[in-house]
Amino acid sequence: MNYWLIKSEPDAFSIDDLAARGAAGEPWDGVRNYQARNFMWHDMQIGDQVLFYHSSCKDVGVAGLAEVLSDAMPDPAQFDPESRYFDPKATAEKPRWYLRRFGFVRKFAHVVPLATLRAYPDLQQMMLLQRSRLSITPVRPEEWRIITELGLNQRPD
DNA sequence: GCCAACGTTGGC
DNA sequence: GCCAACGTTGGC
Repeated sequence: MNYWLIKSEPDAFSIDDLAARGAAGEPWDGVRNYQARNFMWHDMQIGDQVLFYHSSCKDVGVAGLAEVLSDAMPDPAQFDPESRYFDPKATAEKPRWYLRRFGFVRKFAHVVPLATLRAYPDLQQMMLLQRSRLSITPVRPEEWRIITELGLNQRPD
């Protein structure tokens, strides 16, 4: 079992949107970075646990928890000329981009802010903090423990 | 909206 | 295969 962090702009797709998908989850299309793709394609496994991160928004940080629901499959958007994720170099025989389905687990009462992560000595090695533009990054067990503890122990308003 | 970081593209 | 130009991401 592995731990991961995935980023999403909540204006486009938030933790609430993921919750609304229910048990079917959401196909995570549009990943167009090779390193992120390789994590998702080769290294994830069904059942892996995921931190859901909100980027490019008012409350930047970890918004809740998700999980890997499916095996990897070719991202259909790469074949669709109408899609912003269309890739003319991808073919059905040799797809370039893959996706998996992610499912909702829970939402934190409050986002655990990026600034909080940055302030924790034990989180300094997080790949998120070192490779800030990568949309999918692995998370170490100790990092998972710290962040979920922060998220789950918050008081609701 | 600005701008730094950084991944990708393409000419040579 | 190098590297400059370019485009995108994402925090602030």
